[in-house]
Amino acid sequence: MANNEKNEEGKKKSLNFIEQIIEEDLSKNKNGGRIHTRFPPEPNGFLHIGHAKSICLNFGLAGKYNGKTNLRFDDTNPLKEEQVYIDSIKEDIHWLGFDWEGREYYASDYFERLYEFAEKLIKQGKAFVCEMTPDEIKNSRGTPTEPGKESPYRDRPVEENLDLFRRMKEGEFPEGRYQLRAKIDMSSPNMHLRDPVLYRIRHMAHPRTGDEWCIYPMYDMAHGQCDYIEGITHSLCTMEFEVHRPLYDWLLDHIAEGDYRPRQIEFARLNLGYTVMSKRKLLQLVEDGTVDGWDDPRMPTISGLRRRGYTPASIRDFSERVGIAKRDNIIDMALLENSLREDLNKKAQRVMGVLDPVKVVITNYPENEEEELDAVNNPEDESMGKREVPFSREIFIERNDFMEEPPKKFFRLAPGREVRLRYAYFITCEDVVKDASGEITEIRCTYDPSSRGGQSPDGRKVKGTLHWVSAKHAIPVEVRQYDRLFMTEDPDKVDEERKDFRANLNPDSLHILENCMLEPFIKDAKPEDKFQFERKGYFCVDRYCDPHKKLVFNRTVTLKDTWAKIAKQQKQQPKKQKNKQKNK
RNA sequence: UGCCCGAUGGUGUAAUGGCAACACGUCUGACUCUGGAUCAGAAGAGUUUGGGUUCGAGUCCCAAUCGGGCAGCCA
Repeated sequence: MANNEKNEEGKKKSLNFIEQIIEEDLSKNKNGGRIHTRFPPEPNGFLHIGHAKSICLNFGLAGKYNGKTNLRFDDTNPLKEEQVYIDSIKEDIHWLGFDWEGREYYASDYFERLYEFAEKLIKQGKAFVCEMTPDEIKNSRGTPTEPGKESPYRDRPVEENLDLFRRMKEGEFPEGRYQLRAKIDMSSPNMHLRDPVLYRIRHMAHPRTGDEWCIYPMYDMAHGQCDYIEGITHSLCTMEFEVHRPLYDWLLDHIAEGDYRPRQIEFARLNLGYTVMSKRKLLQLVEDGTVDGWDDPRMPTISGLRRRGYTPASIRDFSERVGIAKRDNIIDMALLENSLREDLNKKAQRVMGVLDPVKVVITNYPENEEEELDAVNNPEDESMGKREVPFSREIFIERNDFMEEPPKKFFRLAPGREVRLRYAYFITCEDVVKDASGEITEIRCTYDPSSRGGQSPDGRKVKGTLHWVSAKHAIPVEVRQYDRLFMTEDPDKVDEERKDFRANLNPDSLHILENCMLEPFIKDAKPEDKFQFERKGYFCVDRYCDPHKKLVFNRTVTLKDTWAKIAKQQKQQPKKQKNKQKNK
């Protein structure tokens, strides 16, 4: 045992670049050896899988290095921020399995301190009150290749700046009349150093501070300073903030006292194939009704994944597997699904459910008889026990589990062929009944009574095993089958033909099946309960479904389907043969 | 003809100057009362390109190319 543990430790996983920085800082006893991270969402939308990566990173690092993680809402722009988002963000983080241990902070908690910091900058001659219009500022900023021009108000005396800034705070001026700007370098090649705006006037009630303030700090003025106030040591953000880092450091160098400094480190945001990740675009889909809200099961939001049936453990595992680096990436959905299946396979209760039912009559089974058969709840976990499944003369099987003219390698039911009904009997197809349009309405079979439980005493084998539901006992439910939201791997990639990312939407991302039949075991299912429908996939009871009415299931993910792959290949085969013949 | 960041199998991540590794995906095969799971195996990159330093470079240096970011009183 001890050896094994040693070996496990010996296989130490390599560190990602942030862990390397942290361990280096630790070895130098920087900031007294403290590790303190933060997760800083702006409450202007729901969290998505990309945020999940960041949450797992920040909380994970703190866990690993015996540190702490704060939750901090970056609520400096009352124009876009709302309480509903704050509530959803907190719920999502908890659901994911992380806890900020009461350290729930808001940038708005620090408005007073931030104001003092701003005055400090003014007194040092490092900030000035500017009265250019937005257009004037824009025009004087220059371009990435040309330097900007200095504001005519740049050399306003300190006392005047202080007076004006105080009066801005007192609400003496209309929006846009004045703004506080840092005095850095209008010819800097870094646009963010060209006298960036630090404070703007906004006569607008804030969700938390109400009418107390009418000036609000900009992101750069707030973020690093909040990190500093909270004692954050490693401030992790995505790559687009890299160019802000010189400003982050500049502000702190003029504001902070002592040796302690938070350090900003950037990493690449996560991108998933066949979906979009920007909050703006997700909001658009919500607002134009493309999806059924932020938590639509097709959305890459945490609440969407939750409603779809994803587990917190699977998302955490995924976040671990995608790794941390600085390069752009588009991660294959298959990786997410792999984490999911791995988790669900171990945990999910198995159940039999027929999604597209066709009736099978077992002609030699007594008319009014029925019986209970033993079924395993989860072959991966014996402790989950067994259940009884009712069997009778008429059952449903999956329509596509039968073919009148079966192609090669089709192991399921066909005329004259014998298959196993899972946990029940061997049956042999004797006849097929069709309606006027040629659709199969009934399959007539005989069963072998000696094969009860699923094995024949003579030891003969069958190639296929089908799931089934006793017609008389079946519980009808609705099943919503989801597919990828977009048809292209990178929906953001648009051209003249597809000007908007929504042109890449998948028109068949939702397919509703109204008439699915489940075994009676399902009758006590509650919202968010998860099941494996054997041979079909993982399904969960919709979060908002009323279990006293018809149950609604969301298909979380299919099982890996080898037959689907074979069938696809066979579909392509005939073409090849035709071509060959042509060539001859 | 600005500044910053990046470039390693199909995808993602490692290799920290010394045999390019792991995961997902793909393909075989075994096993199987889920065409699932599991197990065994295989294919697949010589690290964007060109120079340089070095006994030795994916790793260090220079240049080019390509991709991304930066010109909100958004974050």
